[in-house]
Amino acid sequence: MSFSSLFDGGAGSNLTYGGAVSQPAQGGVLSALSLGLQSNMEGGGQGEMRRMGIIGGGGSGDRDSGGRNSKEEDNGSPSGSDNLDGGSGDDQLDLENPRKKKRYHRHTPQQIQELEGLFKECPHPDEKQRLELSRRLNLESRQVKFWFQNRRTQMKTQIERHENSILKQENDKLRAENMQIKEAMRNPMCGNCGGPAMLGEVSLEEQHLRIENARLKDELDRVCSLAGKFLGRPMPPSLGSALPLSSLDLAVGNNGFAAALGMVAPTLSAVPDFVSVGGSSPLGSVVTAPPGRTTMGGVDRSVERSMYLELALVAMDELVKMAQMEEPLWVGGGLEGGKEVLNYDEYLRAFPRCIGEKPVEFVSEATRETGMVIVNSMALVETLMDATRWMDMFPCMIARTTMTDIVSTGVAGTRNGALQLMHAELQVLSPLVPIREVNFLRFCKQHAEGVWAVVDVSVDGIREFPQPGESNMGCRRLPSGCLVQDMPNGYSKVTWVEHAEYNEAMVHRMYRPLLRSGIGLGARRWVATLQRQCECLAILMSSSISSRDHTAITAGGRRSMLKLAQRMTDNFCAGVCASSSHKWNKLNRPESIGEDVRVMTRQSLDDPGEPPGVVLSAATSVWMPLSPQRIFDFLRDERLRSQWDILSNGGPMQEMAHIAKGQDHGNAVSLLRASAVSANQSSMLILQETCTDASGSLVVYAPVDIPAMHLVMNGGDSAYVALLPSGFAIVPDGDGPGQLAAASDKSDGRRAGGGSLLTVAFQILVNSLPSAKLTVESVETVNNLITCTVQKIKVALNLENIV
DNA sequence: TGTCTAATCCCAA
DNA sequence: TTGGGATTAGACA
Repeated sequence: MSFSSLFDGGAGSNLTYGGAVSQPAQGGVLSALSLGLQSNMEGGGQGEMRRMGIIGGGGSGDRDSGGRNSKEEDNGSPSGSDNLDGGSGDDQLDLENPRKKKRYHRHTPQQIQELEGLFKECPHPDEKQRLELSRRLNLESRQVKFWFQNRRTQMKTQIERHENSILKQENDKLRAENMQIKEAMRNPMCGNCGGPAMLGEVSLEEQHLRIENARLKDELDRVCSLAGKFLGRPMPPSLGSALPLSSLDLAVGNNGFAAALGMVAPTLSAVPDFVSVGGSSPLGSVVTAPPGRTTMGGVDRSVERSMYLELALVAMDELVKMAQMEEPLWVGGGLEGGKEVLNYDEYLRAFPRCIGEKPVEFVSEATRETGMVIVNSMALVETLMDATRWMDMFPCMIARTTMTDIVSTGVAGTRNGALQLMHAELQVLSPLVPIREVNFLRFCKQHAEGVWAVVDVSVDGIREFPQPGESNMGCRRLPSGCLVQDMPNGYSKVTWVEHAEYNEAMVHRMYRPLLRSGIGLGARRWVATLQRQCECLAILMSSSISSRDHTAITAGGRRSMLKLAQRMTDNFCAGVCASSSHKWNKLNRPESIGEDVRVMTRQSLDDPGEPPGVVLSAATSVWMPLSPQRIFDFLRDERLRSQWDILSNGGPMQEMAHIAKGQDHGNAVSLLRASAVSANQSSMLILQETCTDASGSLVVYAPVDIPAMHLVMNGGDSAYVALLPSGFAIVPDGDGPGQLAAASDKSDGRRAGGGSLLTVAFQILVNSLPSAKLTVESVETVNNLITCTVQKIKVALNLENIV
């Protein structure tokens, strides 16, 4: 006898336990029976099931239940549950059974068994599956639906309970550990003799504990917030939002970091300061590192790490507040076109000067920007924490970067809590703006599920770094970085804060408003670049690449071409900014060179990506009273190229291939060909990359060999394509409405009110012998080239009268 | 008193 | 209209 035969056996066997328990006298018995069955069922096995079937069959003999069921059916009620509720149509039941009693019933073990079976395979059956099951089990379709609904809820609750207990255990463990540490700190013992430890002996261990403790603090914080989430109420201790320096319940005293940086320490703890910078500790004794211990600039390495950690925590706190607070910290935002400005009085009130006082000759630049970026928080965090990927994400902003040191790799294989020391050269694409060289800590913290923050803060005060060269402006970054929050649509909301102090005297007057406005190296540029680059990645990764190809390029060819274009643009930026990634020799300016044209040379020796010989770079920046968009559109239009480009041979150019890198047509890599062919350049094409976003635009190009390009477009290695880039960088002049006009005096030769700064740069091979000496003629040639190009552009844009 | 379970109510997509 | 979360109510340990 099978289940189906039981259930298919007509009215008598068409039973439900609802019918059975509707008998008050038997309800308890049968329910107990059903429970007993359930436990049997758990034993599993066909024999068991059959037994249950038989017992169930006995139940089916209960005429009352059978009868009642048929009555229910006769009743024609659309819902079994209505009947079970003692619906008004069932007078007999109301009379015979107290309403409370008959409402309750449980599905039969068989039914549950079957439901469980399907649930294992598919916890979310569709309408069809549910109907089929309800037919088979003789249940209302809605009963099946409710069952699955409840089962899912139950499953969720079980999982949550399980996770909760794990978190609680973890939490207890951390508390215990913390107590131990606290205890150990109260009674320092010498590891060798067991006697009371001397202060000098404790310091190493103590510093280790501090680091460990900070990590535990973070971890506990995370666990508490998670546990709180599951319990639906906050779990003490909640330390995440507390000011790190004041949350001394866990932090083991004040570690002297503040003193090291000239800050006023908020508290003095029982634990003395071991860091002695330019003086003695509060106890009056200078602790010198014992022999064999690593020291850096006189500061113990573990002390140094502890200082990094403390600084990172303070910086993180500041970043989060800077990103989230509104007025009075930030004023002037919100209105159409109005720019937010940091209220420095309020800033100084709200935050400790975590990296010390601002040098007198420095100016401040603080900007904030929020934008939606098509990337998830984890991916963005990974990119930011990886030096190479970070540079690839912001190619025109970062000239060079290295990871100097890793202080912490993060908790449990994630980037949460990762702390690293980095060096970077940040650039604005103009010879008039020196590179910003910064040594900073980068600290990553997960604040909630899908919410991350990455903060940078300068560390020049802690470790000795080589003094910046002359092509480098003094610069320090106050807590800067971003808050990333996952959005349901796959985008992230990124709030960027960029706060720097730099020596403005090193920057040409023309570029000062740009920098102060935040378009130069501020939050707007970071966010705009991030948006553009992520959009590009999304487009390249999507299968439906929107392409206006005139020629069919294979996917491999497209990749190669983009890689080549990226190398071209990177080299262009390196030439404009004289970054240290290439060894440029600055030329003492001969008389013939214009005042603002910077000329440099370098030797190209073993790089297959460049022609060998002496490479000369010339770059200049000029102001133009036109919008960046207007200039960009003009320069990237291949049909208008003959108006300024000698490579066009006097005629319009033709686009041979086009790879879109963004929604905006201005973001693309294309291949151009001069339609007017001259004898010696017949085998030449022009590779061009253009990009544009709210912070500026770029047109970079390089003549390339046709056979070499052919190879690349078929997916060949682009590393062997020799090229030297030239091009333009266009940025708004920063003097737009509402911008500071601090530097817009007459000496710039510019008028107030929304123009552009155009940088023109060429790299050309002046001699194919790397050892050759530079001649005055070649310098004059390149100077002529650059001044003529600028002049031609001005003429084409009707600006010939502008000096 | 707390847990399990079938069912209901209400809200948002 | 549907599914999910919150809630209810009866049974039971």
